[in-house]
Parts: sequence; structure tokens; C-alpha cells
Amino acid sequence: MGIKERKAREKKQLRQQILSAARELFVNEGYENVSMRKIASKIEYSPTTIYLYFNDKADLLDSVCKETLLNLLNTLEQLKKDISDPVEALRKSGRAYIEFGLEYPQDYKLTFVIRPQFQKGLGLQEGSVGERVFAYLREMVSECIQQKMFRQVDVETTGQVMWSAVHGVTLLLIDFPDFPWTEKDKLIDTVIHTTIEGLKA
Amino acid sequence: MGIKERKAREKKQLRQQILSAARELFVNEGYENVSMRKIASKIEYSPTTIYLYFNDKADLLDSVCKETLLNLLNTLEQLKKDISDPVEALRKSGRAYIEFGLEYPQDYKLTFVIRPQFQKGLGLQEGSVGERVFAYLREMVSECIQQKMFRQVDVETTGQVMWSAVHGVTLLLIDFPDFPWTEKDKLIDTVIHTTIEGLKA
DNA sequence: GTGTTATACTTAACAGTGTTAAGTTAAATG
DNA sequence: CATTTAACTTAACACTGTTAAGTATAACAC
Repeated sequence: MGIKERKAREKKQLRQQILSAARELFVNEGYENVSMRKIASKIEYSPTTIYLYFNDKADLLDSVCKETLLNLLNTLEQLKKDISDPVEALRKSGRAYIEFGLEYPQDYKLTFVIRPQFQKGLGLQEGSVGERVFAYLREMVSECIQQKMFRQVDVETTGQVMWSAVHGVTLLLIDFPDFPWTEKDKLIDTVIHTTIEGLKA
Repeated sequence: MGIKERKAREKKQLRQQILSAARELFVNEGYENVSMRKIASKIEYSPTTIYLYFNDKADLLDSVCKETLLNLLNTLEQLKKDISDPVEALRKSGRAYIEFGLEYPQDYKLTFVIRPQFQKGLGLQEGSVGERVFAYLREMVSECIQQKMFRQVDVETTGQVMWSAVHGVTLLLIDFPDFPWTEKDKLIDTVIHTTIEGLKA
């Protein structure tokens, strides 16, 4: 029964090959400017082969974004381990989130802006990677509240406020690179600091 | 010399007609799903006529967005008149900004997310409508600082922090309508309140 | 080892896209 | 009335996502 397994392995490999090619092209040239034919020619298969592994272009985008979310989640969870002070952990997490977005701006936009446009009604359902990213944030916030560092008691709202802040500054920095921002690190620090102080107050 | 003027008026009218048709279609069906042929057929002209009034599809988007920004600016400036307390004015402005985005979600996304993607390097140059919107925000913030309501002295940074917060929550609410947000008004109020308290602290 | 079935992939095509070059029609000008 | 100019259209190009039909090869049953 080794043959079937080899076949399955090969299928998985080709799937991953398609995914990698798609990510590279999406990131470098933008989702809109990448055609199925371009992806196909990069991996040296016919365009229609892709449809044997993915439903359509949006599905391909979806899979790319899931990978991105996993990367983000890993980056964040790496961080949590070394910090005991919950507020400091939240601060560092916020910074890591923003920096992740700025390091892979196209990935970030694909995941948090382009994908919801094409894949309507993704409600971050139970167990999805997106849900797990927000769960991480909620946990950070929850500890701050439990240790009475924050005035606000509502964990959900507090988490969503935090998310709004980091999401906002990340997207602005990505989308308007020519805007006369104050020094980038200062802006990021001030956004996080302001939000956390506001939650304390 | 009345004929030339009538002609110019008619040209302007057709331009506006194209713009209106484009806006309606962009908003209802999404920029990507609207073809030049669709716009043309809506106004009962041939597709190529549009190119006599606009350079290309991105230029058309650009013009639609400029209108949106003007509407936003009007909405905001309407507000300023009746409020004397600068912090209260900033709070109301933030609310108005977010509500504008939620009332015309597609317009908002076109202007602040889609456009920068297609029209690279729009640096909000001197005198542009986008610049004027941010100038409004800066003015609000500046008064708060002058009256020593805010700790922070740097007007630019403070304005950008405020913008990040309202932009972030607006886009999240638009892009993830199925996410289990806390009650919308509560979230908006908390975002604004948190940011302002953070700036005071 | 041969015939059959299933798997993996490709070719060809459809209906649509943004955009341009060339052509047409009608009005304004001399 | 002839000519130029402006406004608009027709036809075409090179592309797009996607599907239906076809092909070749490998695995399986006997």
C-alpha cells in the first residue's frame, strides 16, 4: 500500500507548490494583477491543473491567507513565553502584530482587506486560524483585566479596541507610504502606549 | 459666445453623469466587478466615450474618491461650528468619521483602501482634499493640546494616533461584519473614549 | 500479461475584461 | 458652401477566470 501514499504525498507537494507560487506572485504583483495562467506557467503546468487542487482564484487566496494567519499566530505565541507582566506582554504583542504587518505588507492586506472582499461572510468561525489569533489577543487582555491593570471589565470590547488600534496604524502605514508620518517607531509606540493608557485610565 | 459655454456645460454634465454611474456601480457591485462596458451601458454611451473624459478606470475611481472625501470633509466641518469644548469636538468628529465610513462602507473602502492600491504614491499633496481632511483632524487635536487637555505636545503624532484608531475600527466593522463584535455603538464609543483618555493621561 | 478503469493532466473554447486605433457623423468656423 | 474640429462609435487586440471535452499514463483485476 506504499504507492497510494506516495501518490498522496506527490499531490500534497504539488498543492504546496501551487500555493507557494501563488503567494509569491500575489505578494509581488498584487492579487488583481496575477492571473491563473501566470501561476500555472510559474510551476510549469497548464492553467486548468490548478482547478484540480483549488476551487477558484478566491479559494487560492483563502489558502494563502490561512498560511499567513498561521505565521502571525506563531510569531505571537513565540513571544508570550518570555514575559510575565501582562501589560508588557500586551504591549509587545501589539508591536509584534504591527511589525508583522509591515514586514509582509502585501500578505497583511491580502488577509485582512482583500480576502474579506472576495470571501464574504467569513465570520471567524470556531477553531479557524483567524479566531485563534483573536483568542490570543483576548487572552493577553484578559490577564491585564484580571490583574486589575485595566479599568474596563469587558474583555471582548477591550480586545476589539486593541485590535482596532493596531489594525488601523498598520493599514495606514501600508496604504499611505508617502504620507508625512512622524517617525515610524515613535508612531507605533505612541499608538500602543495611548491605547493601553486609555484602557488603564 | 454662448454656444461654447453651453458646450462646456454639456461636457461637464456628461462627465458628472459618468461619475455618478461609476460611483453607483462601484458601490453596489465593487470596483473589481464593474466593467467600463457596464458603466457605458448605464449611461447609454459607447465604452470608449468614457476615455474622452477619464484617462482610465483608475482615474475614474480617483475622481469618485475625491467626491467622497469632499462629502466627508463637509460632514466634519458642519459639525465643528456648534461645539466649543475642543475635546468634545474631537470626540464628536471621531464619531462622525466612523459613522460616515459605516454609512457608505463601499465608498470608504474605495477611498482609503482600494484607491491607494491602484493609485500608488498619492502622498496627500498640499491642497488635496485628503490633505484637507487630515488638516481638519489636526486642527481639532491642536486645540486640545493648546488648552492643555492632552499630555502629548506633538500635534502630528497625536493626530495620526487618532486617525489610526478611527480608521481601524471603521475598517474592521466593514470588513468583518460577521465577527462577534460587542454592540456597535459601545465599541465605537469605547475606541474613541480610550484613545482620548490615553492622550490625556 | 492483457484488458479495463481511474487518475492526472492538457487542449480548446466561452464569455468577458481594459484599452487603443481608426473611422464616422454632425456641428462650428472661415 | 467647403473645411476643419469636436464628439462619439466600431472593430480589434491581448488578456482574464473558468468549464467541457479529450488524452495519456499508471494502477488494478483477472
